[in-house]
Amino acid sequence: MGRPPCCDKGVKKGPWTPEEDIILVSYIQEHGPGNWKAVPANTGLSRCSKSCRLRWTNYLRPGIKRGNFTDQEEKMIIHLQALLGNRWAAIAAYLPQRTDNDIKNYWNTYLKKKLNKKLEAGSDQGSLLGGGHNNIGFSSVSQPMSRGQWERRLQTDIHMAKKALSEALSPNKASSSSSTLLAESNSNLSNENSTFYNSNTNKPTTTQSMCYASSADNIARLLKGWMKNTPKSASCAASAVTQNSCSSSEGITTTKGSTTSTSTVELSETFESLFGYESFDNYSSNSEFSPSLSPEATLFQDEGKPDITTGLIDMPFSLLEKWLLDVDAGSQEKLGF
DNA sequence: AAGACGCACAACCGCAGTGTG
DNA sequence: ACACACTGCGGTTGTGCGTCT
Repeated sequence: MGRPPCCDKGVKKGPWTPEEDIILVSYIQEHGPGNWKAVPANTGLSRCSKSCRLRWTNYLRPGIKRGNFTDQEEKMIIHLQALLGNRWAAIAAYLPQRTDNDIKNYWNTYLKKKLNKKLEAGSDQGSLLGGGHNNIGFSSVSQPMSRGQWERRLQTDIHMAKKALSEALSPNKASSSSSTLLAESNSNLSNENSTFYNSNTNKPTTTQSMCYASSADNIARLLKGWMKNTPKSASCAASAVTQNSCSSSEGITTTKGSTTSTSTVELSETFESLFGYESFDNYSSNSEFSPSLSPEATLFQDEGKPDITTGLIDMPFSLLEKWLLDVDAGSQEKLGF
C-alpha cells in the first residue's frame, strides 16, 4: 500500500483569507501548535495540515518580523549561508524574527544576485569562491576542510558563542528566559512547543495572551489592507472566530503588507475581543518588539527557535554576531560590505 | 495609456527524517 | 524489523505589483 497523498482532493489552495487566518490562530490559541493533522478537521478549514502549519510558521506565528532586512541581518545571512549552505532553517534559527522562507526568498531574489555582482566585480582580486556549498572563502579557514570538519568546527564555535553570550547576559538576567533559552537553544531547535507550551501537556501557559498578541499583530497587518477595501467583511471576519458562521468573502485574499491609516481602533476592539489583549495599538504601531518588554514577554516572541532574540536585534554587535562577522573581516572588505 | 518585464513573496510540492504501533 | 503517519525542510512555482519602454 503506497503512501496516501498528503492532501485530500478538494482541499482549498492558494492564498489564505483573513477569516481562515483568524480561525487558525484562534484554534492554535486554544490548543497550541502541533498536531497539524487535527487542525483542518477540528477547525473546518478546507486546508491540508501542511498548509496550516506553513501558514502558521511563515506568517501567523508570534514574533515574526517582516519587511526590510537590516544590514546586520543581511550580513548574518551571507555569513551563515557561507557556513551552512542552503540550510535555511538553521540560518533562520539565528535570526529569530525571520522565517526560513523569508530568508530563502531574500537570498534567492536579492542577496544571491548582489553577491554575484560583487564577486564578478572583484573576481580579479583573487578567488572568493570556495568549492562545494561554501560560496565564500574564509581567510581564517584557508586549509581545505572536509564537510565533517566544517560541521564539527561550526558546532564548537556555535557552542562557544552561545556560552559567551549566555554568560554576557547572565549578570543582569541570571534567571532570565533569554539566557536560559540561549543555553538550551540547540535542544529546542525542533521543538515547537517547548517555549510557550508545557511540553508535557501541550497546554498554553498562563501568559498565552501575551504571545498571541503578536499573532494578532501579524493578522492585523493584513487586515489593515483588507479592511480598507471591505470594512463590512472585517467585522464579519471577527465574528467568524467566535461563531465560525461568517459567510466567506469571495475573492478577498491576503495581500502583501499594505499598510494604511485604517482605524486601528476597530482592529484593537476586534483583537481585544479575540485575544483579550488590551494594548493592541502599542503593538500594531510597532513593527518590532519593544526592548522594554519584560523578559517574560520576550520569551514568548517565538515558540520554536533558539531565542537569542533580543540579543541580535537590540544588542549592537552581540558576541554571536561579532563572532560571525569576525570570521573573516577580510572577506567582508573584499566584498565591499 | 498600455503592454512587457522583473521583482518580491506567499504558497505548493516532494523528499527526508522521525515517531509509533 | 517493518510499514505507515506525521512533520520539517528546501526547491520551485504562481501571482500580484511596480517599473520600464
